[in-house]
Amino acid sequence: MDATPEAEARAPRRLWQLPTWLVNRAALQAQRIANDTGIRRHHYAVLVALREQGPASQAALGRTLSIDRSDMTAMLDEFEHDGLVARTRDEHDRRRNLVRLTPAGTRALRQLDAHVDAVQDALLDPLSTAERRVLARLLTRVVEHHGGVARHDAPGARAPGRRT
Amino acid sequence: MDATPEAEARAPRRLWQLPTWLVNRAALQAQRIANDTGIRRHHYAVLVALREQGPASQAALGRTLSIDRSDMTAMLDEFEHDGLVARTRDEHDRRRNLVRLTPAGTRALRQLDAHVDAVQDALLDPLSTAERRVLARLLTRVVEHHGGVARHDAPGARAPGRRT
DNA sequence: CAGATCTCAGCTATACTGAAATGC
DNA sequence: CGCATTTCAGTATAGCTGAGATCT
Repeated sequence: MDATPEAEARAPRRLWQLPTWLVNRAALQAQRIANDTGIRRHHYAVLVALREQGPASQAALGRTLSIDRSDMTAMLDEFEHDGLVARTRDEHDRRRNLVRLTPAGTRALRQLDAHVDAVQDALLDPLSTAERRVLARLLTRVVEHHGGVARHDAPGARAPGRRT
Repeated sequence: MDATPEAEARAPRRLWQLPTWLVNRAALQAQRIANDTGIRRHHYAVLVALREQGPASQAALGRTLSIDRSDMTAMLDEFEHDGLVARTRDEHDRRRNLVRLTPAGTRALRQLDAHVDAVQDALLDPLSTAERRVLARLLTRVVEHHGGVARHDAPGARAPGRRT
């Protein structure tokens, strides 16, 4: 009769069959785990890119990481304020800011690395090593397939984005 | 004038090795595809839950779908305004709103179903049928493993206390 | 001039918190 | 009373747009 208190605790079957729903849930859970350790995805991504690829302009960073130019400006303001990166005018092209890691940024990144590795482990806890590889491979193929979907910068790209 | 305009178009290797990054990218791409067809994840989920599980209170819907009580209120306001659901006071427990699909809501949902199926296909385009099954199975295990992580409502339900 | 870069103001969606009003 | 439900106000991250100033 009246709903038992926990009777509806499970999401509808239809949703569990939808890859888009599963992948969204998983991403949410990943983000929750990461947030609990104080990690912000964008922040980590920018620091990693600077370490691996060296100094870069803000626009290049944005293209590399699919981060909007606007968000990039705000994020680097923070980083600069905290002394993790330095922005200098690129003398070869004075429109650009050359962004580079400071020693403090490098140290902060090294600490984040360990946390990030721990988050991976927490997320994939129920999977074996082999299963993790399979999952990574499949996700990589999906992501690469849609990799060109850069809406942020590319001129001419327009979205419907309708409201009702 | 730097030799290769697209030289840095690829994200750092470290990020491609992180399941959390892959799953986030994939979720983003899924959402972009869905948004381009005018689908909102929460909206679809609520309608599906009402169809599969019948009328429910807002709180029950929220628990079922991991949607916050606050967002639920706003969403149902819209739905009610558009005539897709009806809210009536539950006479057995007058704190509750009984939410149910209207015929118009049922019709709208049927149309969404087709779009949602198309989105799944678009997202998983690069994968074979067998690979899609494997991906779904692995993601399901991950999501179920962290399933208890309902932060939103549950009074005592703290889940595997991940907090700091 | 066209086009790229950076910055700023502002928008939407999503996730989440605190608290008040009402009812059990 | 404690507790649940709904609603409202507000916060934070993320993704995104438009426009202006500056520079190639």
